[in-house]
Amino acid sequence: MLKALGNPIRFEIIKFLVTHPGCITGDIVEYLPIAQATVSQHLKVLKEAGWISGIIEGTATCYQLDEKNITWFRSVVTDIF
Amino acid sequence: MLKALGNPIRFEIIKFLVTHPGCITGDIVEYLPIAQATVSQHLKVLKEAGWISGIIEGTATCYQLDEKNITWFRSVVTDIF
DNA sequence: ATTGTTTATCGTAAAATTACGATAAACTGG
DNA sequence: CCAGTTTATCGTAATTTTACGATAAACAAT
Repeated sequence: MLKALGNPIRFEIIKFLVTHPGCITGDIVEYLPIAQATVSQHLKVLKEAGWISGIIEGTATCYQLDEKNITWFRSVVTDIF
Repeated sequence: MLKALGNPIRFEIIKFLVTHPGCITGDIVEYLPIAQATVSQHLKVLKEAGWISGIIEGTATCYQLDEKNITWFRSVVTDIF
């Protein structure tokens, strides 16, 4: 999870999802200054790392934070430091 | 700080410094399975990111966590998530 | 002064990451 | 069925990161 969050673009995506829960890929593409293919790639990394989960709705995909994993992450971080 | 912590070796170094505050470069080199030059490079990254500070004592360098920055980091992380 | 110890830096090769366009896949509406 | 929409994946180029050996720098001890 730390490695995934280490990329500035992915950190931006996570912050965006905090304020825009349940938004679709297109919203994130519109928000960021990079190509759609790259955003999709970053979303894949975040999903595989456990930061987010995506629910397919028609042709779109709704993304939201994986609260369970994030709670675990926070507890580990505050435990170490 | 997140980017610096995203590397597994550097994360190990930080965890090692939590349990071994004030240890010298050689201790970390001995602990990790990588070359001295690489450890030194990682320590430089962690220092520039604000995770640690190094105090030169003779030929050795004593490293310890930068508590001030880490406190700030923790507050930002718990603030976002 | 010389030798040994400890660490940082330099140069560089290998590996990983990041980005893009093109394209495919899956669904929707007419 | 066909055109349009949305997203994921593929192939690939460019960049960044990581790792190493060699070497330099700074100090300590004899």
